[in-house]
Formats: sequence, C-alpha cells, structure tokens
Amino acid sequence: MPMAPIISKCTKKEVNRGTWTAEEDEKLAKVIEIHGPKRWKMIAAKAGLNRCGKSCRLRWMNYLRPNIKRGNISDQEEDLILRLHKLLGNRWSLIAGRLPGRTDNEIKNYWNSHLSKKIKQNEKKNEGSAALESIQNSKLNKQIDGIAEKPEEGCSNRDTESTPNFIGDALFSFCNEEPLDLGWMNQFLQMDDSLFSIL
DNA sequence: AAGTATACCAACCGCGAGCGC
DNA sequence: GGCGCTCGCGGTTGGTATACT
Repeated sequence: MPMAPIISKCTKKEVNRGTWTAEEDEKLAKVIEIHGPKRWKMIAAKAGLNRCGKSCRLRWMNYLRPNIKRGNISDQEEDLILRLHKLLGNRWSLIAGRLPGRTDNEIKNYWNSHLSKKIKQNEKKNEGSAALESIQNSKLNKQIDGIAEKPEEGCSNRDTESTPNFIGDALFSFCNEEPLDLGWMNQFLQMDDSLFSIL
C-alpha cells in the first residue's frame, strides 16, 4: 500500500501557498542559477522558501524560466494550437514544445478560456464537426497564401513519401526538435493536412 | 456607486512514470 | 520485486480584474 510522505504532496500545513512575491522569485532564481533546475525539494530548502519543491518547479517553469513569452498569442500561434490539439489532444506539454516561449499551462489556459468556447460556438453554428475545420481553414488560407512552395532547407534529404512510418517519424521529429521559427511552422502547416488524411 | 457576473490566469492537486537503493 | 523519492503532466480551483446591470 503506497503511502507517500506528506511533504511530497505539498500538503504540509505550514507551507506557503498562493501567489509568489518578488522576493520569493528572486531567492528561487538565485538558487536555480547555482544548482540548476533540478532536485526541486533541495532547491526549495536551499532557497529558504517555505514552499514545496513542486511549487518551486511550477513557478520556474511557468514564470521565471528564461525566454518565456507572455500574453498576446498571435493568430498563427492560435492556429498552430488548434492543429496540434487536433493531432495530439490534450497533450499540452507537447503542444507547448512547438510554441517557442509558451508554457503548457499558458496553452492549456488559453485553450480553456478562448479556443474551447470558440469551437463550441462554431459547432453550434455549423452543426457538427465541420465547425473546427472551418475555423482552421479560414485562418490557414490566409497563411498558406504567403507560403512559398519550396520545402524548408534541412528537410530536403528526407524521404517525403507519405507512408505511415514517415508520418509517425515526422510527427515525432517535430515534437522533439528545438523550437524553430516560422519556417518550421509553415512547413508543418503545409504537411499536416496530409497527416490528417492518413491518420 | 454598488453589486453581480464573467473572463482570465496563477497556482494547486492527484496521479503515474522513471529511477536508484 | 518492492519501496521511496523526484519529476512531469493534465485537470481543477481560487483570486483578481473587468464588464455589465
């Protein structure tokens, strides 16, 4: 019978909860600078924060980490979220991995507060599954207009036949690459329609 | 101006996977 | 193999800001 220690569940009564203060952020950042973003329990202790490791990790991942982009999700990012969600479902961390500077929490919040409503509205309007397509296509058309036909450099040596292996491979590769610029996004937007048709 | 509803987002919670002992 | 610990993920909650009546 697994009996996890109370402390690991962040339920210790005397642990701080709620919004982080600037002072706490500063302390946490300093410790992470020295020890790196791992061993969160140790980091929480070293920082002298009355927080559990889990809370420290979350704060770092969603707020303090370098290169975090906040707010103003662009049309292009929104479209990418819609498409990746269609491919991956609620795999927020995977989706966030394709959006440089965005966190899984932010994407999840954005989805729950904006996109899910939008989709529901459109489903009502269009009566069914064609709704999502219409949102995506209207946006996609705007983008595709500007996309050059030639493939991105660096992908030219791939076997581009649409075999199931290639698709799985491609998806896997997209999910594991370092975040790229709009070139990647365009490449993805060009090819994921073929993924959908086969999947 | 005051009260209420809604939107947004930061943070918490529970769970499962991976790892070392 | 069992156990404890750490980490990461996705769902949910709660506080605050803003809009509306």
